[in-house]
Amino acid sequence: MGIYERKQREKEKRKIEIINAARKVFSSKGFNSSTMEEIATEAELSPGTLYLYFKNKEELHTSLSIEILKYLADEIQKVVIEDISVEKKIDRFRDVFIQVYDHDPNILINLFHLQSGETLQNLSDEVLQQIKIYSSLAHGAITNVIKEGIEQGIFIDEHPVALADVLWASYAGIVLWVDSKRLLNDQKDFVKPTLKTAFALISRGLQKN
Amino acid sequence: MGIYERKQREKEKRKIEIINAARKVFSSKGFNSSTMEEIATEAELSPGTLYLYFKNKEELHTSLSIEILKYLADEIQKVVIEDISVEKKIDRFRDVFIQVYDHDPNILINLFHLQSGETLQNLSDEVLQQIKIYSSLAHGAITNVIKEGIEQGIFIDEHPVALADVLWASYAGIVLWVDSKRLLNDQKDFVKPTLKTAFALISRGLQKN
Amino acid sequence: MGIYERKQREKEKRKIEIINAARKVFSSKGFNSSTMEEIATEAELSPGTLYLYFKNKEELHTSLSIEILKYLADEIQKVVIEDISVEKKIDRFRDVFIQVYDHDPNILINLFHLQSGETLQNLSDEVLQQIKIYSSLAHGAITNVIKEGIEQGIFIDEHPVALADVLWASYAGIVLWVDSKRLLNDQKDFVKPTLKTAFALISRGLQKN
Amino acid sequence: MGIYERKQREKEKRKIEIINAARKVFSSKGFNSSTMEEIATEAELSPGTLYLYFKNKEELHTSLSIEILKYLADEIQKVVIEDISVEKKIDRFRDVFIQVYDHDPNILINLFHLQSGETLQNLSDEVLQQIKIYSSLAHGAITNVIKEGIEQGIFIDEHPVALADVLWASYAGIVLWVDSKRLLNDQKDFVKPTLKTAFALISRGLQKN
DNA sequence: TATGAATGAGGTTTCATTCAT
DNA sequence: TATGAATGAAACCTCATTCAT
Repeated sequence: MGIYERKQREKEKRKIEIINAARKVFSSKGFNSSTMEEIATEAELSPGTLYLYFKNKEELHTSLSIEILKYLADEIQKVVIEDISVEKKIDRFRDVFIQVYDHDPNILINLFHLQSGETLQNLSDEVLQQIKIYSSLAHGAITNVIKEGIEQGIFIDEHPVALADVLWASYAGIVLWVDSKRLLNDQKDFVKPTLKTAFALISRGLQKN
Repeated sequence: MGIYERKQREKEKRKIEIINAARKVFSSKGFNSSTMEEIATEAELSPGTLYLYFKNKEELHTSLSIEILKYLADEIQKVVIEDISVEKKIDRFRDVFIQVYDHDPNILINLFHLQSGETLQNLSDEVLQQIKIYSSLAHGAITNVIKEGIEQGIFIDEHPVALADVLWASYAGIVLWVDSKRLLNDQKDFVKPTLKTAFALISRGLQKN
Repeated sequence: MGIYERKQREKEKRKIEIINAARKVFSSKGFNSSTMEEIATEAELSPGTLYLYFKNKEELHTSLSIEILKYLADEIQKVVIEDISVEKKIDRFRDVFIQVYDHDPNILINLFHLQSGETLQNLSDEVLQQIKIYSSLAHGAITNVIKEGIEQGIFIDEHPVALADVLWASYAGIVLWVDSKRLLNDQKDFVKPTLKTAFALISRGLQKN
Repeated sequence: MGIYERKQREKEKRKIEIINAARKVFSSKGFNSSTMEEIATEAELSPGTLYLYFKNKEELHTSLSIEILKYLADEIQKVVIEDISVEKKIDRFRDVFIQVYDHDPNILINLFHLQSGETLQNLSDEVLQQIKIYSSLAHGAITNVIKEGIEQGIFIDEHPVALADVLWASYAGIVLWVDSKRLLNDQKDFVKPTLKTAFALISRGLQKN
């Protein structure tokens, strides 16, 4: 391994340390109430250093989401190539969704927040590009499985992209909405059972007769 | 009409003017990028005046959401008492959802934003209470219809609250997510068709065999 | 009594109502933290009305002090013409001081605050004039008693104005300082005993051997 | 000198620069009429920088007072250990008081202002603590000298704390009140002669026969 | 590469005061 | 005389970002 490569690797490592610090802070306070100084302190670095690795606060925040989006896309794609029936693949999507939620609920909530509106407009092209890519990968994989089911005459013959949207949006909606229901009513976390119900419902709806 | 009544009416009118100005500004820039000064200018008032009608920026923003949430709850409750089958009622929910979306997409997006996370924590108790009330009304009405369907042996025998959550969350998710898809890909607005697909799917899933 | 006189009297009455309201508010919150609106509410009037009776907040505040200063000056002058020895008169001054403190400690504190620095510079000439007049009356009366004592060979032969200043300033200092000592240490109110000690001391100091 | 030490020293120096700038501004305009921007300009810094060294305006203002209070306490304590009679020590207190007044009349006025009422309530605990400490030191030293005098049978047998209060309060009262007399009557500054008179008086009063 | 002191624009909010009714 | 809605200046303070070291 050459010097250049070692340096690259170190840089990557440092970047991840920052992301981890940022995750903690953003998770507990939300985007606007978190300060770069807090993140720097958490990462045991100085504020200035953060800017060597991320263009600005927005982009640092976004890279959290990209990270999990990437992970989500990867896991979903693995499902596609599994050698199981399409019905089972839908079940596997549900499992992946739940597993990702378990892995870091806050960042997932972040992700869907991010993907909805206000924030999206201030991102750099590079970041936007990445979001597009991983989003498309995840979404495309789901679409393909649905297509497969339609072709096999198992799923109803609707526009597969729309069906994939429904799946994805329900996931997002449940994560966001059931989370807020918890906050509003001091209930415990019903995200996972609700996700299961949703998939049971949608899966039934997808299948002919 | 007495003087007192006239004054009350004027006051209410002024409040609505402010809300309308705020709607415009918040819709185009989001919460954080909008300033009270812009809103005041839009309403042809001075900044200080806004604070005669709303305690702070947060509360002004929130009242937009409450307004539409109230409307949504009202419309949904009307559906419940209609003299039609439960399947048709589900269809009518879809129509209400679409109609509300048509009425003001941005504020609806605001509403679901609001209901998810960060913001929720800084609201005054009074406002929070209102959100709870209208949220419960809307959600409760949906739950009741689903219960009805279960009792009639038409719908699958799952926990009706969870089923209502799925309906509601899918709505929220589609509104938020499909909106962002539009932003990401410069597509046109697919919210309505996606909502239709979602309801077709969920409705099928709800029904036995 | 003519119409004009009746009106004048009504006006005066209203003014006193406002002053009383202001006293309450200023006493409990201090000058800067009190708002004209609070005072208006307390007086069961509207903010605008206050300005019919007082040019501005400053002047309203000041008239509280003038009121007590006037009262103080009156009481002190009464002592001067009493038919008692100069030593007894000094004792009587002490009694008046204590009595005024008892009557309204907060406003007295206000008075001495007012008389010291910052505020003094923003007052209208008319108000300033009144303060000067009553201040001079009170101070002059004390000076005269001291002069009397000197002439009678009872008091030490120092500059009587300076001696009166000492008396007056000790009063002010004790009221201000012992009040703060109470705040700092959560003690109870030692103003009155300290005033007694001070007068015992000063009185002894004033008298020849 | 290591880097760390140099930095600390620079930081301390900067803090003093700010305090000096603040002294100028506060002295000429009083607390409320002075703005952080003016102070920043005076210190040739930006407003934000002030907040790196002082939590807020209040605390900046207070540190002026603490500085002089500390100095005052130090000087007074030096007197206590001098090898002179208690009568002479009282005279020395007078000298210290006059010298401190000479050193910076405005800040001394500030100090006594601060110590009286309204302001005291908004200070941070740390700052309050410091005021308490230095206040107690100064006051305690005076009390001890008086105790000494009482024990030696030289001073009258009154409660020594009360006597110390009288001394201290007279100082405060004279500084505040004679200052305002100057403002009211455009006279020249009589604080020092009045202090001398006061001490002559009080000293005589303190001593037996 | 890392630091962290300094920046300074910018936003929210308050409230004394005015003025049309 | 009384009202009270509206004003709008003004001030504090924050914090993302920069840059000399």
